[in-house]
Amino acid sequence: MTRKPQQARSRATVDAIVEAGLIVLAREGPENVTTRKIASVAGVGVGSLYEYFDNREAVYGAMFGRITKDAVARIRPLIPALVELPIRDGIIRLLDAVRALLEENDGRYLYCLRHGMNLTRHYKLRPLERVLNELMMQYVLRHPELMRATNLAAMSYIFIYGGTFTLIHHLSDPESALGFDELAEGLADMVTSYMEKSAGMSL
Amino acid sequence: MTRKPQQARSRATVDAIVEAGLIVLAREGPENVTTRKIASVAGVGVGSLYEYFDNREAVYGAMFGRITKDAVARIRPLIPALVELPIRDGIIRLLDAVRALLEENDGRYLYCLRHGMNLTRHYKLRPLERVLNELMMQYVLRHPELMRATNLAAMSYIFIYGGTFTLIHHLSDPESALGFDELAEGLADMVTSYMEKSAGMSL
DNA sequence: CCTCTAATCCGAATTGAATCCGAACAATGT
DNA sequence: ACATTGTTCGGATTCAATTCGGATTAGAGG
Repeated sequence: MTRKPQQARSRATVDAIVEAGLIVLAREGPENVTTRKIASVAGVGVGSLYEYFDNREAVYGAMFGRITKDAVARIRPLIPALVELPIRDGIIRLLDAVRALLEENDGRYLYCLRHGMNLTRHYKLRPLERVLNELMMQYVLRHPELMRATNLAAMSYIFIYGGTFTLIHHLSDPESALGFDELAEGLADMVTSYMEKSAGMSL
Repeated sequence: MTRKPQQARSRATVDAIVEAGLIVLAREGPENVTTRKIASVAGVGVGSLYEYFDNREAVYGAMFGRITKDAVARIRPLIPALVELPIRDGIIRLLDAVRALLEENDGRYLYCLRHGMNLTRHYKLRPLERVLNELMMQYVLRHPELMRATNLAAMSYIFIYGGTFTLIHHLSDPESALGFDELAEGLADMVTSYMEKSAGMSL
């Protein structure tokens, strides 16, 4: 960002630009996203866009930042309920919630992730990583018998990144022979069996 | 591809262009990849490039097609040895092989995947999906007690996509607190515990 | 209410890359 | 040797990202 917004007006402009970016990307497809279109949908001039973003890439970055921010906002309130559930049910509940978010607005977020996210921007997933780690910590706090599970760090890494991409990929893949529920149950079962085994089948 | 190469000469040209694309992307970074540079490194004129590719995106597609083709070529010969190993060791061996491929040539493939792959191009992973499925099939053929594992389809889907992205992400993430070996063992343990559980601990 | 200043907004002009085109060139068959 | 078909080339064109300098607006101080 070339300039940091200081007044309410400009903060609204920045928001409108990010929102417009998501709309244009979802509506016109990745090859047809131009800064002019984004600015026009946002109801501002091109120049204004460049007041707040170094370049088009920066707008993309902000767009994905917005998506993960929304995802975190959606997940965090679920934590108290999730920690009360058996692992398997908790994971399925979580996956359903994320799926719902991705499919809102005609799948706008899913489409944007599918077409605009590349591995360069993965660091944008850090907030998601944090909230999922928080969930996991709360969970083992509530279920101390799981403490014995070794390798919690690797597990959470795998679940967060593997899970996220598997989910996005699957939801974007119309030809997949696998139903969403099967996938969700598969993920849940895999984690569950690992946890139960590490914890000595005490669950 | 605007035109399909028919003679050996033109097939060489196409190959040179794809190769040049990988080189330029790895050497100059994604924002500095131009069709002119690719053509120049390939030793052909820009126009020639457009004889065989509709546009720059198509060259990218071919580049990633090449990467997965190489990966498949690397994995397939390992299958006979892998099916003789315990699951855990087989997976770790497999992950090590893929890692080695990704890190060859100063990490050219890894860099290209990190910066150029987006979820739109995921269908390029189909050949990889196939060879990994083949491995899994051979494995259960060799170890019939695993037949009882339910949900093999979901498992393989999760392992293939989740595993692939987790691997690429992790290798590209210099700040990760997790070592590669821990990650590989985590993946292996997760799959192993799932399989053993489904098979009734008979392994 | 009226200035004054900094913040914000704008869009025509610039720049540079992707793509197209038609002429030149090579290979192959007759 | 000629014709035909496939291949290569680089200049001309198009189109979008970015810049720039001036116009507009918000909001503090008088």
